[in-house]
Amino acid sequence: MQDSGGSSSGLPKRFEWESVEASCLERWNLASASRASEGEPFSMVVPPPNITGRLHMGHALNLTIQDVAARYRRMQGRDVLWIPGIDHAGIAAQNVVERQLRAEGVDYKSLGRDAFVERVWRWKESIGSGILDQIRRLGASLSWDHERFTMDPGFSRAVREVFVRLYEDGALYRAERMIHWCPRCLTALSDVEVTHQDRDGELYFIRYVDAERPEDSLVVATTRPETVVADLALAVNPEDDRYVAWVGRRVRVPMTDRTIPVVTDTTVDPGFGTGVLKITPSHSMVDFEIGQRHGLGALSVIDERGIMNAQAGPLSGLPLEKARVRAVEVLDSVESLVRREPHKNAIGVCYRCQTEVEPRLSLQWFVRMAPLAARAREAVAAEEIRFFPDNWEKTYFEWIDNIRDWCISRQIWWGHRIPAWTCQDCHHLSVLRNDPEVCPHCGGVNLIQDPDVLDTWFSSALWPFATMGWPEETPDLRRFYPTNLLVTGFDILFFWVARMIMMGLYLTDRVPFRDIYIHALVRDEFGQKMTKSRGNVVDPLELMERFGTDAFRLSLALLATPGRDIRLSVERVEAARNFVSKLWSAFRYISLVVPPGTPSLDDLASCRGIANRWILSELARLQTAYREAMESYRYDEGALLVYRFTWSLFCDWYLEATKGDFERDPSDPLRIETAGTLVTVGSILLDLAHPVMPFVTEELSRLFEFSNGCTGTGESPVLAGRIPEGWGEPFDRIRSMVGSVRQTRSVMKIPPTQEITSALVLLSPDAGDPAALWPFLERLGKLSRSADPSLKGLRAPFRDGYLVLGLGGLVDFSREADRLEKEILKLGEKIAEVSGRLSREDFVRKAPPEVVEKDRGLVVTLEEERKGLEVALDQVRAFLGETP
RNA sequence: AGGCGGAUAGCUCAGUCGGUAGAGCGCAGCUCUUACACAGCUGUUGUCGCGGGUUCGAUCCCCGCUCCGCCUACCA
Repeated sequence: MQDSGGSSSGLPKRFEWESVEASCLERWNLASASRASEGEPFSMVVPPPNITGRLHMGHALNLTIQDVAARYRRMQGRDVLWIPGIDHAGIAAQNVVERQLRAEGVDYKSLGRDAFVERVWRWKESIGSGILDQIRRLGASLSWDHERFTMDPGFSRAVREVFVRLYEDGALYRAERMIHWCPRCLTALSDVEVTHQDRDGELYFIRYVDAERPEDSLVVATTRPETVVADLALAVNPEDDRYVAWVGRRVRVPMTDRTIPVVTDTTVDPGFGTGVLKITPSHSMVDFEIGQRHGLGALSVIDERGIMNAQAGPLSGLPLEKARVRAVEVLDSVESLVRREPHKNAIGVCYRCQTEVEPRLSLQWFVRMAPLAARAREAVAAEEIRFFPDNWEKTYFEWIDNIRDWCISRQIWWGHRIPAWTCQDCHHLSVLRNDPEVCPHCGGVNLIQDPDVLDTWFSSALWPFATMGWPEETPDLRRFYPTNLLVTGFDILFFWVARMIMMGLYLTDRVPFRDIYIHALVRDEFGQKMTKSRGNVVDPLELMERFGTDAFRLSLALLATPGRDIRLSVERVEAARNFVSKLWSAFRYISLVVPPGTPSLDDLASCRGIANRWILSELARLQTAYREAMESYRYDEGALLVYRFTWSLFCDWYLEATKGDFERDPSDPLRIETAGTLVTVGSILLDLAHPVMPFVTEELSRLFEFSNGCTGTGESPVLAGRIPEGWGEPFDRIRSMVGSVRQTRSVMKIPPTQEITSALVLLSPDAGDPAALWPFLERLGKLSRSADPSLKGLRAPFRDGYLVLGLGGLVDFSREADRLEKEILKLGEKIAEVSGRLSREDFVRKAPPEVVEKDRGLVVTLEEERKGLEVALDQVRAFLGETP
């Protein structure tokens, strides 16, 4: 690069991200093993993806945000630990392997427990690090030497320790309770594992006749006629005058030969249906409670698979759906069905398989939540933990304040086995850290371990500290716990976030993390949730391959406005790709004009070039705004700032404005200064862009041998405070002059390439030195300086002067006249608005003086501007007169 | 039923600690000017959801309403 000609080819013409990404990834994997343990620690744990998973948009967004945080902190010199890992995903994984077996014609039950679990492990090994590899490709700079699995030996020990400790503290109990049961997964679920779906159903009105006087009857409205056979009472509200006479009487249950009492309960809503509620304690949460209050006992008619059992009379042997149809037929045939009407209601379904859940009475393990929740509430209330955005606090409190005990036992095989043994001899229940040989109570050898496993989320709740070696007092725990930041989606706020807080406080006496960044859901371009059944799932890997990973990450970062769902469209990724190209080509240009090894500016204060001063002052502003955005987790804003600076200021103005400098002699001081400025700005800019676009920025930094954060070879200087006030002004004036010329040029349809002879007239001494202005006007406005001081032509006005464009009579001036008229009208409206405000006595008296001052100044400026335009318009009209 | 979020240019969305309303995409015109056509220049469009209130001034704050999304909830 000896001269500005093309003797050197510079960078490749296009950013070849395929190969660049590959070599970066290789380097990073090597680098992660040797983390420097200096600097203030900064730690995060990744939300462990399910072992069953494949990288989806949610992961991509989640990891991009975390990686931006990690890289940003790393560049600040922090010692970053970001722990990767995978969740064993109990029910989900069990389902996958069950399906595989079924495809082979094998019922998993017939395999037996040990063989089945073995099979799941084998499957786990066969997937290998599938999803983690995909995470790597995203550029996520995790601490790979810290990878964990929720069922690895250390983690399993931690889980068992927690279980035992909770039990010993009385925070854990086993009891027979109503729980949500999935008849397909054949296991209990916790409250949060049940999601609600609105379904169109029917309300059936059923007649129950008086046991003594068959002519009297009550009508009950129900959505579940199949449970009539399990009715143990009818209930009315004690305040309900319509039914006072019925209380204490007995009615006959249709389809059976049983009679049941009519009772009162205040929870019955007189306004719903007929005001009479049928009570089936075994198959409804509410009814169970009412049943308890009235000592009704239990009658179960549905088995664990959702099939009506022998107690179900005419419905016996039917699955629930068919049982309902049958029940209606039977009721109708015995004239018990009064009528039916359409009815919408929300039914609970299993979050793993969408099967309707059944309330079911069974023996399960529960965590007593109230005490844990109290501390968890306090931690957030006292701002030991902060939500970003903070409105999630409300949702969090809402749940915490209405917490119910957590059912943690699952009737599946894949997961952490519950460490509880029952002695067959003395019936003593032992909960133990180590598998027992004999009963600790009686010494008997007939011990049977509880067959259940723990809710997957029970182990997930330990993630922030168990991954660091808890319950051991490890160096990692001492140095990195509590973690600084948790990044996750709102959909697992209760499943995961709240429980980590509770367990963290309970077990480590400290919050597990300080800040929680809650991000939104990624939807498709129409705002629909991406689901397999809709077929609108966009594969992140596909987008990465098509547009490059940097572009993909940038598009996510730009779209990640807090508190708002993201609509991802290919166009947005395309736009981001265009930006990456732009960035690349800008640096290609630099490589063509700046000799290799050019140092940064060593003394900013001695910088003289108008454009150089301007870009430095703009960069200083960018740095400040960027820092503010990044520190408040506004990564979207940080990315946008970089985007705008790069494209609209650096490329559109600065690079164009300084091209002339490189036509000067290589030893020219301005040329040298501009080269130094390019290096300074370029290097800092790459650092700012690096957290979001790690590949392209590192590649460019390496090619240019910058000592900056991208390559880990230096730190970017902070410009704020080092750039004198007003350094940007002269070039800003040039920008407005050029803008005016370009407008006129465009309206007159003069090709951008056609040079126009012009004269510069400055009306104010602050407007600048013509000799300094002309080189920029020539280049940016494609003007040539006229020697004729009385040059005639169109005026392109600006704040304190105008340019005379010597166009001759060759063009159509009426267009320019139209434009100017429009412009003048617009300005007039604005002036009227502001001066109208100023003429109101109220405003001048009550508004802050600086606001009034600003408006006064504004009117003056606007009027000056208008005057310039008016003169220009006169000029055009004169031309129009001359050239009819 | 309660809670949260949204309603701003044709589309997707920023934004304003209350004081001349922005970007990307699109559209129109002119340009292949050796960094970039994945580009440049210029232009284009807004009762800032509706109704009140506070204020000198509201798109922004407060109250109410309408629509859209989501979450929580034992209305059978």
